[in-house]
Amino acid sequence: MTVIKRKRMPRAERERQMIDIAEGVFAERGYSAASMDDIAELVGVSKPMLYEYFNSKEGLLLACIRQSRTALRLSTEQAVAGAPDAESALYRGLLAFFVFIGEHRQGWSVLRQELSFIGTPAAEEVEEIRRQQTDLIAALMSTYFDGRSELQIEASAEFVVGACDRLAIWCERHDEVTPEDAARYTMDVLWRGLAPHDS
Amino acid sequence: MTVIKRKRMPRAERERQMIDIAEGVFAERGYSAASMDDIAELVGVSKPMLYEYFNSKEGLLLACIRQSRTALRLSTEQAVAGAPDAESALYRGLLAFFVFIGEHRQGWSVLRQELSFIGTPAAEEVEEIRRQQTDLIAALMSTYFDGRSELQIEASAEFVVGACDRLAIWCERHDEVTPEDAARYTMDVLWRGLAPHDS
DNA sequence: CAGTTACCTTACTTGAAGTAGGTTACTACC
DNA sequence: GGTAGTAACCTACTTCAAGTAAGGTAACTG
Repeated sequence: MTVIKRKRMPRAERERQMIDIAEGVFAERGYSAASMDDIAELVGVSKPMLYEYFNSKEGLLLACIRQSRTALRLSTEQAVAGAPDAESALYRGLLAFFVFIGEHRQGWSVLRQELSFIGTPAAEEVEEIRRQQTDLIAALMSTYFDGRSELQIEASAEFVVGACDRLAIWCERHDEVTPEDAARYTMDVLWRGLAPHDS
Repeated sequence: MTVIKRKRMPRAERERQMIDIAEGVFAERGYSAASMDDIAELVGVSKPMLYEYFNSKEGLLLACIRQSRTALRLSTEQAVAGAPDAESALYRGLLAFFVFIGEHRQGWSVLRQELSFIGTPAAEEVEEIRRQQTDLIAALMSTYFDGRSELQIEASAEFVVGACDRLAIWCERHDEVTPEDAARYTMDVLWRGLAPHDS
């Protein structure tokens, strides 16, 4: 039999294998709870190999993230290419994004927000903050807007919270933007989409 | 002189002091790079005291987060209370949020997204993903929309990315929502705010 | 089939989280 | 004012995971 049973593998192949397994372990246990010994054992190789190829635990994580990053970029760029107008470009891009995260749940969860805290009390606590803000907004909306479904209101609230979160970080890079600017600015972008449409 | 030079402090006071210092250390060095020994030394107390009061490193982080959380809730609830209509309620809430993060930069950075990875290559990498998406959207917008400023476009792009990020997590809790639903849904909320307003 | 390279290992060091058990200063009551 | 009790505090340890030094072995190459 010519069963190629070699334990020794070429570097590139071993690297791919390591990244795949690491991605799974990071996603499942969270970054800090995942140990290099465990990953090494799952790969079927000893720990120094991981360090040989990725230098550090974070280097390994980095490789996992880069893989997802590249895949996401390819998906969305392709989707958007050749769209006839702004609206359809936006739609295609959004669709590609949501399709991607649907197909790469594991990989995505490695890099979605909490990172090292998935499943830990601290992560729950941070999430609780967003939930509190979301609830507040949802309550406001169901007070003021009658004709909308629960789901619609809920999603809109998530939407606002996410957008604000992000814009907050953006503001840190733009010192010239005051809180008033930020609030007014958010309104400009947001309101026409959220306001009653029959006016 | 009646300089009360007591090193011993009542528990409540010491706890507050510990939280304040821990918040600073976590924000500056990042969660995982911060050591309990260092925090203890800065407080002027030995490590077991931290464990006596907060049980674990994460417990201490939790206390920091809870403090910010409560402050944020109070601010926004107060701001929104008694608003005459939806638009002004939204505006007041947004303003309160942005004012808050302006005033609590340190505390906010403890809980804003990366958490344990602030300043590390992995955090940069994750941020790079968002930047890549933001750039893509901004490029689209400056192609299709003529009359808007760079800043306006940039902020709108950040906005979209943040909203999508958040909505993606929301989708994980709602299995009945397909990618198509998500994309269409995002469009519904978003488009009227982003579309040319003179139509 | 000998030499070289590249894959791989065992066995260590280092550093930080968390703990066991003892000590000191404030307080309340005689 | 002394003394018992307790709340605040400490030193010195264990444990566990990241990262490393130094060397072994399979596979290719002339």
